Amino acid sequence: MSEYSVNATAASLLGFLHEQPMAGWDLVATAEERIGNFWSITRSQVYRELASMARAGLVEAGPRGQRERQPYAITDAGRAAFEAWVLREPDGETIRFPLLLTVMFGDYVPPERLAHFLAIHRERHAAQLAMYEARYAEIPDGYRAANPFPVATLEFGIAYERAVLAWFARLPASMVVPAGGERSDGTG
Amino acid sequence: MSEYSVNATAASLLGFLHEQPMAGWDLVATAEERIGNFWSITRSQVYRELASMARAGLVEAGPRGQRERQPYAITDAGRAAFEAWVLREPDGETIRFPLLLTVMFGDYVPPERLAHFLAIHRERHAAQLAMYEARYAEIPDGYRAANPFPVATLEFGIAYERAVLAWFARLPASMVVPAGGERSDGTG
DNA sequence: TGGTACATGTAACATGTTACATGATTAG
DNA sequence: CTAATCATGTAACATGTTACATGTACCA
Repeated sequence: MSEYSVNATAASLLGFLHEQPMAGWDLVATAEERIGNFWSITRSQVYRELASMARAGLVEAGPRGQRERQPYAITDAGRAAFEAWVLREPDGETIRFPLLLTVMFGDYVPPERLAHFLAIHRERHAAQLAMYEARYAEIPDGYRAANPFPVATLEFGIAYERAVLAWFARLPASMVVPAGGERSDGTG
Repeated sequence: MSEYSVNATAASLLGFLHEQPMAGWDLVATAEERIGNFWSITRSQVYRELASMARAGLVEAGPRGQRERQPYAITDAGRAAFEAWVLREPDGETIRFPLLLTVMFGDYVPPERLAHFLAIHRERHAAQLAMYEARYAEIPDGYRAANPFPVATLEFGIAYERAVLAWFARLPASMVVPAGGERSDGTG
């Protein structure tokens, strides 16, 4: 009995389908909400993985609902494939940080422009952190003890964003406020 | 004059080729050393991008050297393509953190096993941090002022790894030392 | 002569992104 | 009736990974 080996994206969909049958649309929303922070997926991918997993017998399409809605339910084979995946030692993470490439090649970027990029991204990370912290603050009493896992991933997001912001804050002034540059927004 | 639009990986190669002509092999090593921390590339990709950029006229192959060594030099078109890339606003980063998926689906993982995974990864991050810090400690006086950019990217690595380790440290005890679990290495 | 590090490349595959095309249902 | 939201899907392309195949040069 050779097991169909799923990738992390497909496995995550199977993970969510443990809870209830869902259509691609819901899975996209669920994934975005629950793992979007450290695992991105696109709509196209979801539909493709679902079709592929259906062919492999890991999920089963149910009857169409409202608006062509196509629900999928996990099968026993799907549960087995998910288990095989979740018990494997996870790979190391991949980070691809284009801003850091730009910084590394900073010699080729006009100072005000680099400062502009840094300002934009710092702002974005500040917003992201605020979002996480708001979510964190809304965790009800008792939820935490019963659901340590999602809480831990949220805490990772917070730790990460704080580290990024601290990094921005410690950048040499020459990088964020170019000499003689009244403007650091790169415009003009 | 339509510019050939390069991706970040190809652009990085062009960035390194500004300094001197290099062969694929050197570029792999250079990239690993200078941007490997936040941007991974594989050998295959490098050779493919080089071939593709050569076709597009962004780089030019020189005469073969020792051991079939094939050096490439950047062209004016290459410099233009690089500049166009480096002046564009960088995309947001992508993080794909398989361990966090495993944590999120922790309900499906035996506690000792999850603790084992966490221990392995914590160890790995500790080693990575030690490596960065060693590199950081070896930065000579005066280097920093003249080369703020690579220093900043190294500082990012340090900030990131510290945040990850702090996150590990704050994980609930139940996750890293499962109840009744003398062993947290997942063996046995 | 045998192992290691150097060096290039292809083929096949897996994964991820963007653009496009279509249609249903609901709210105003 | 019309705009927004819900919902699915394909096609084309871009990017990234793994496995394979080949050969050079040095050193012990």
